[in-house]
Amino acid sequence: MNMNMNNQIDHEDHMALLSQLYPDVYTQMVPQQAKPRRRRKKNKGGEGGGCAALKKRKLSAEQVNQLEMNFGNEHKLESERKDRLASELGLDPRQVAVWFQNRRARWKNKKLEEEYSSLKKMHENVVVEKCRLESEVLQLKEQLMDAEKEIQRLAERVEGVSSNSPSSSLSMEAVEPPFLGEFGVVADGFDNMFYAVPENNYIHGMEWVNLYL
Amino acid sequence: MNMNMNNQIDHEDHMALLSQLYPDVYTQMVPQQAKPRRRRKKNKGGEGGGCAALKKRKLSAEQVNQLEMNFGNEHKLESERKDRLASELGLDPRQVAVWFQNRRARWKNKKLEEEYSSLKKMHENVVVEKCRLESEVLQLKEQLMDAEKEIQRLAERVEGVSSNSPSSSLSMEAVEPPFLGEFGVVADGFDNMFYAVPENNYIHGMEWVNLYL
DNA sequence: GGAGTTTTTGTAATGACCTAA
DNA sequence: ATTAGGTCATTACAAAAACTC
Repeated sequence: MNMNMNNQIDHEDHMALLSQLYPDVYTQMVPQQAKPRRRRKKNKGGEGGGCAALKKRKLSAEQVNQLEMNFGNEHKLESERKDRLASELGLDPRQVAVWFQNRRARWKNKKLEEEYSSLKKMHENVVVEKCRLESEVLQLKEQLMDAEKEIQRLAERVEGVSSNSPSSSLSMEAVEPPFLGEFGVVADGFDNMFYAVPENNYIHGMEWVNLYL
Repeated sequence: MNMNMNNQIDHEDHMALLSQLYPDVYTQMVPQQAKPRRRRKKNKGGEGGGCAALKKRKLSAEQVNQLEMNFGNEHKLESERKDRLASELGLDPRQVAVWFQNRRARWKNKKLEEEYSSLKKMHENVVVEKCRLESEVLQLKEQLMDAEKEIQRLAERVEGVSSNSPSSSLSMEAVEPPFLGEFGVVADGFDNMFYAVPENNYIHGMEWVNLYL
């Protein structure tokens, strides 16, 4: 985008200079007429049909500006506008049409690139988030582990003193299976290339807590 | 993509023969030529002055095949190969060079597109992972909460029975407070490319456990 | 360190094909 | 059915950037 602008400017400068030195080499000259093109007919040899055509490289900066302006308003080009522009800029309507076609193509490419880099940024951010969450999970699990140990310790103490508690060891069963289960599936979805991190199985949770409640 | 194939085939059909010989001369011989351009020395043909140069539109299918073949082997084109190819295919070395230039450009675009969609897939996967982790964190926090409650309960019991334990209520301090705060910032900053994950600071863990040990 | 190349980037133009009025 | 206008893919050129010797 910036490049674009720079180029534009560069061109202008450049052309300004060059046109002084070599007048009318770069700005279109070519009396655009000799184009007896019958819009896609069997024009095979048509090439040979006269056609010592033109080459006229490069439109002038002014012409490009006008075109760019119009393109900004609307990427499509109705015949109306096309003809108007053509006569305003002293170009063949055909050229205007071509310019718009090419401009649309360029625009498409640029857009793709923009979307790419934006997606990349997003992705990077999400990856960072993911890492953060992973370590958070690890941390929480540790804490949970410690808590379990502590509970066990306390439970033993209580047991020893109050002499009751029918069950204190059968706590590790399935806790919240329906939950992650679904997500796990989604994650596997399509041969999830990267980041197909399993690292679960810890779905047992802490229902043992319920035993005490 | 598919269109591509079709076009290729079509081309083979009718372009095979007449690809070379028409004297396409629509490269201007525009009035002004004066091209005191440095660096354009090998103006073979008559490009510089007269310009009855023939530029053939469309290469034959065979020519394209050969070129494509060579491109597959190596995207770069040394003069060596260029000249060889040119004479093999009956083309101007210049054309071969141009063809390679354009081919490289096309290849680059295609590659960009591929990378885009691949990145997109990756991103989707990571997002799913992130969701999973988020719910896991939620779950773990809940469990932790429950565990703490349970510990508190047991602690009280032990306290009541064994008549000791000076502190039993100051266990609910920050479980993971410093954590999210900092990361929120990180997530927004896009500079911190990959993995600027601190993922520490949580070393405080569950020191409260020690109170009971 | 600059002349001479080659590669990349940006434009212009053409042909084939598709679609809708 | 014709045809104007659009998209795609190509061919080609020129200027700038990037190498090379």
